[in-house]
Amino acid sequence: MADGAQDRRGARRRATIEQILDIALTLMEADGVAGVTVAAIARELGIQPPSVYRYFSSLLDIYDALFARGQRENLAAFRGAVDAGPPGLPAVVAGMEANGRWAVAHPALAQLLFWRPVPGYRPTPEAFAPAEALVGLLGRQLRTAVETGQVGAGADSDAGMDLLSVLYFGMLSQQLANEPGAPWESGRYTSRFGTVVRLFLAAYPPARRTDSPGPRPDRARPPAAPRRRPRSTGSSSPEG
Amino acid sequence: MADGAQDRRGARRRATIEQILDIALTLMEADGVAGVTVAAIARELGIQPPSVYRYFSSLLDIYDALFARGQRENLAAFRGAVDAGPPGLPAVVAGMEANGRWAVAHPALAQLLFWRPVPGYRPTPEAFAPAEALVGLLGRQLRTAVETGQVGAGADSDAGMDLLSVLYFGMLSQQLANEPGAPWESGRYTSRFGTVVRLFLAAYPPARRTDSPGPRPDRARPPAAPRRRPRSTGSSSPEG
DNA sequence: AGCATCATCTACGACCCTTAGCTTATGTCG
DNA sequence: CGACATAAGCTAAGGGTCGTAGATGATGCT
Repeated sequence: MADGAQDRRGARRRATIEQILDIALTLMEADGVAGVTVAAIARELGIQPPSVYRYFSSLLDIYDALFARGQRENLAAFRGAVDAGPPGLPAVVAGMEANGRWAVAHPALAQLLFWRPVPGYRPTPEAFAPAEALVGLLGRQLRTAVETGQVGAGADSDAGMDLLSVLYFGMLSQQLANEPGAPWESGRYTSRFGTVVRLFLAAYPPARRTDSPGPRPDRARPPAAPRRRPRSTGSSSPEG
Repeated sequence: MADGAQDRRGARRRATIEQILDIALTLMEADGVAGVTVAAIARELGIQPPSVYRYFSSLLDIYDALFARGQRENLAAFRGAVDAGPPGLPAVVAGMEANGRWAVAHPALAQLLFWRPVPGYRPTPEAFAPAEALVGLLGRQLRTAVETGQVGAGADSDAGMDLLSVLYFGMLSQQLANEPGAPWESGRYTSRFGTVVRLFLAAYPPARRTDSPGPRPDRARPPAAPRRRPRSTGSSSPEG
């Protein structure tokens, strides 16, 4: 079996698969997460719809491949940020921020990962695996943060991680639902990432001050804004 | 024009419309938010699909009617709880809890209200109106809470309400995504509603202690859980 | 009784997903 | 070089969907 030929074949095939996923992603960004169709992919690719089935066994399979790709990218962003700096609390914060930046930069894919927008689709365990690896990583860093006194005891418990996820996904969900497309820095919700971190520290205050870097665990008190003019506090706004 | 007859006609028509919405809601709970089809409604109703269009001009119109109904119910629950007790912070807390209880009891409708799961659907301003009324109500109660010293200054600002929405919708989103169907009391996330409230108070601590009822604004410190066994901290789990 | 309106139907067009089966291109091996 | 296996494309077709058009029967008013 000449590997060169096999490789050429396989490479061509893999390229087409990636191309299909790229097109599907574009459609998702344009027409909504559940707006991908086999027919539209085929049109964009210049082939007939049944030919798509040479590469994926169903439309849900395409969604699963996108899900897997998103989880991998997400994990890579998280891991990269965690490994880049000091372990413990700074790693947790850096990882979450990297994650959030990736999510707002890929809003459609993020919705596929975090919500359940596609009727009938359920991620396969393989596609879901990176998410569990990420949780494991986060847990280890949180544990380190607790052990070094950067965060109070219990922050690495199930309850602590649940609270962190509530804070983090709350911020992200509100951002994606009410201001999709806004960048991380200027997002109405993501721009208050620091407050979210401080709130977590307020729930699990470190017993003693440590001189390691990272956000100052002082009282979270955002500056009082100019008052009034309430806007949508939930629900997807009609003009979104 | 005899009103009695008109009424009988109109009543019959309204009954059919409600019936259609009830069926659509059932389908949504069963097949997912985006799983409603005109054909399925017609089947359930014992008529042919085109007949449905005598009552709604499109499938998205049906979604909009469901959205409006959900917003109305949501607002009614909130208002009822707010009006039942003392104003200010207790009203805010009671309103949010009533809201959350309604949401977990109607998970599919809640997803329609809070996320964007239906491709192509955007709520009309009329359907969205109750949400704005709710925000207005919430803002007034928060203002009262600030003025009476139950919460620190700035809690009724845009920033404060954004923070409150992050906490609240974060809790709700995680609950709906990871444990749909669980009741409010025993939900993995909703059961920590008290922590969420305490966190908000930690972000805007009252200058002085007041003797009005409501949750104690002491340090949020959930009991350290038995360690390990991390589970999905985000993303919709494959077995949901 | 006559008539307007409403509710329902059938037929149809334009999409969609997916399967079956055929044809053509590509790369391998005698 | 020629025969062959596999990959990748095609057409045809079945069973869905939403939504429109136009005809038919039922309801209730005058």
